[in-house]
Amino acid sequence: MRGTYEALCEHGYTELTAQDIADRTDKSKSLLFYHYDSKEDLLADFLEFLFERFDERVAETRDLSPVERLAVFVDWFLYGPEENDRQSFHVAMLELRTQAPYNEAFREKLRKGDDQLRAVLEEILRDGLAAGEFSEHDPEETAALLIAAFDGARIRQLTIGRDEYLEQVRTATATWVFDDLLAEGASFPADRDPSTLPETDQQHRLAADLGTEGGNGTGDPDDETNGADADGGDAAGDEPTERDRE
Amino acid sequence: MRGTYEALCEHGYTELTAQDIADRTDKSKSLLFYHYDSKEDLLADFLEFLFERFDERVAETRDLSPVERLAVFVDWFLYGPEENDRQSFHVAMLELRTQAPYNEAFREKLRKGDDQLRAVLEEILRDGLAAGEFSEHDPEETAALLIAAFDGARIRQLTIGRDEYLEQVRTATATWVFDDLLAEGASFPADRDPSTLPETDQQHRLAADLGTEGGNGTGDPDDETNGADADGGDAAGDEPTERDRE
DNA sequence: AGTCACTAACTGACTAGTTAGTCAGTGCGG
DNA sequence: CCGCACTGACTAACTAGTCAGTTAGTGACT
Repeated sequence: MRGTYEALCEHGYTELTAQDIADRTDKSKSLLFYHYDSKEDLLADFLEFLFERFDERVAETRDLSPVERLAVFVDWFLYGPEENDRQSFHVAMLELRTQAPYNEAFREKLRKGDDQLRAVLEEILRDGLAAGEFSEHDPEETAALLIAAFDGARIRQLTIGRDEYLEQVRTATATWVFDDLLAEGASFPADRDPSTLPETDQQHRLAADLGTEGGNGTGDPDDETNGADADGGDAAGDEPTERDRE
Repeated sequence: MRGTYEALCEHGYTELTAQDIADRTDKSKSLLFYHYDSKEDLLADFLEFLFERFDERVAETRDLSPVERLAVFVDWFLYGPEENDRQSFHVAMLELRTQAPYNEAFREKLRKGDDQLRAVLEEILRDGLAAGEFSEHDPEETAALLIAAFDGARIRQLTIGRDEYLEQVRTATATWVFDDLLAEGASFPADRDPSTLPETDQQHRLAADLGTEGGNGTGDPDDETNGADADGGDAAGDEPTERDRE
């Protein structure tokens, strides 16, 4: 799994060979086919693995207010282009997503991820409504809009290299959606500054930056270099904390 | 070019072989490599070809009011899932787009397409501002938001097969953006009904449905079965009217 | 303790299938 | 007879998946 993650980052999805994955492991390529019927099978299981971690990850922000959680959500989606590991992983995930129309297993997993992602955002919106923090609206449609807009911005940034999409869409949603959503003239917290994020999330971010390396030359052999966010835009996940199976 | 288009629709991008393209032609595969240095070269030229047609296509709506043009734009982007040929083509284009991070030529063409697309939408918005039809806003940011949202909705619909994204995002943008944008309480025209579209566009739509067939068994050999929209979400284009080169 | 039987994890070497790109040569219009 | 469009047959490279066989762990029986 960790090997799969690293191999994806390095080679992307279409250029990914079974050998590449095996190379990132101390095991052989044959073993992969001993455990899985095909390469696609393995990748489908990788998706499963990714999304399993999603919910616990979200739970960490449980104690925040709806507005704050919304801000974290936005920030998590629209992270800056400077996070290189995440970027190459997301490009690979994007490649994988585009294979979903041809692959029922992928489609099913991604649908599951989509459910999770939408559930999270809708819950934030509903909580906000209930708490009177947000003005009246349809959470389902609003969630769809936000996810589509953020996903679209990310995709265009990654594919054509137009970084400005991220900030423009961030600002535009703040103007058109959040300013109206927040009833009492409150403007939306521009959470870019990591220091406003809850501590657990900061740790995750930090870890995310190290993620791919999986233990640099210098470090304590014990440190948990995990947590690189793994989201195809259909939902997210972390990647291996300890060496999970093979 | 037409062969490339049809082959893309049928096989998608990753499964597309040079032979597939040649098969859609009365020429041989070798000829492709006589004209182009590589398959990617050919595809890059295909993108160029696509985007060349974009501007003329847009020009057809020149005489409409900004509000109407905006409605046409939305409709054009968020066409329904029943248009099968367009769908498979867009899936292929999406696959192609995800290769852009690895391919400078693709990236450059797609950037050009992005420029065109944004220019069109920004012009609509600016015209609307000037005509007093739209309330004050930043056309650049708004354009970015709309394109990202529509593109994202389309992508999620295509990849995970969730058709509802299209309508939800359509409704949500109407609620959050268009209702505010249209100063005088006017609600946004729900243009789903093709009969409200200008005639030229209708013709195009119709043609689009035939697009892939390229002359069914019955038809006049002379009829122009062209016009299937070709947009990777980075901009759009038609596809061959007459057999263009090779 | 020894050894036999059984199984699951694991491997290196191999194959079969695929495909981008090449090349030597053909036909033809001017 | 030149040069251009064009072709069929070929190859070189790559890779998913297979397979025959090795190793290591576990338990059971004597």
